[in-house]
Amino acid sequence: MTYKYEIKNQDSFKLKDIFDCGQCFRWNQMNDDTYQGVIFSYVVNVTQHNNNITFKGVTNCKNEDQKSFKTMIKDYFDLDTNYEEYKNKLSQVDQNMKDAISFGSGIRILRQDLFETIISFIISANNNIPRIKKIIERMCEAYGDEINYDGKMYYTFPTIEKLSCASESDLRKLGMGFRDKYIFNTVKKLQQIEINEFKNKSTEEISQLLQTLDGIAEKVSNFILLFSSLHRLDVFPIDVWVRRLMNGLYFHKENEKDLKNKEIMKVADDKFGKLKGLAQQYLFYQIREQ
DNA sequence: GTCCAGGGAATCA
DNA sequence: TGATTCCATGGA
Repeated sequence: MTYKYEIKNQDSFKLKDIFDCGQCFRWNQMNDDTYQGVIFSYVVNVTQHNNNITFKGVTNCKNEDQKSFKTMIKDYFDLDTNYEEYKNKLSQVDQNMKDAISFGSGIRILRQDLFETIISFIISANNNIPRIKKIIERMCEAYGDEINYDGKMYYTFPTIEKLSCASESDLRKLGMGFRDKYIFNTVKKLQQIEINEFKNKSTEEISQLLQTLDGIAEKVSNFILLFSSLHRLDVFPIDVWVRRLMNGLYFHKENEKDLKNKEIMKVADDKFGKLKGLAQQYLFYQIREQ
């Protein structure tokens, strides 16, 4: 099925910025103006020509229709949100932020599946993005459902039930390394928790709940809060890159180890306020690409 | 061979 | 509470 969407300002939707800014792991560039990925039970192909964006989807699910596809796409890509307002507000903070926004002007924070985000960012621990993507693809191939798109096989992200069939050793074989038991223990625990009820809770409450799961501490919990359907734009995940760039921009400490997360968090909150998660993403994307 | 990656848990002071 | 150390893996 196909959904065509006309964006008001084409500068607030750019495929490369959205998919290569580090928030997601299952989208890949096909050619200059096409990206392809798997979300929920769909293989989705996205192309953009100026203001016109076309989403093509194929699913293995029977009772899916055009309307539910459209609803899913609008939600996933956060299409009802005006990012120009966000960018205008953040641009007033300082020249650093203005430059970062100018560089990654087409970024949108996706509302990704909560379970997928939890598992993906546990795998991200002390890892690099290309390798994280490979591990996730192998996991999907082993435990997801097949979807045939243009004669090629794609795989959905595993359900909790499917992934619970994997032993620690099975997970180790996918290349997860020491993270195998984190995934194993967390999947087992998630079978007993209703994570869909998280969305009604406060950010602080969800953060505490997430951190009871194996492999999740403050950093990963913030990634999940920001990049999943929980969509909390006011958290500020501090990874090695963000720490590095925040020191370079605002602290200039000779030894980066002397910089405490609390100090970074305070500056981020003072400067970027409720949009600090989005601000973090503009900054991260800029430093990674340059 | 060494260093590093969108860190967390265990251990020890 | 705060600092160290270990944890697999693969690419540079």
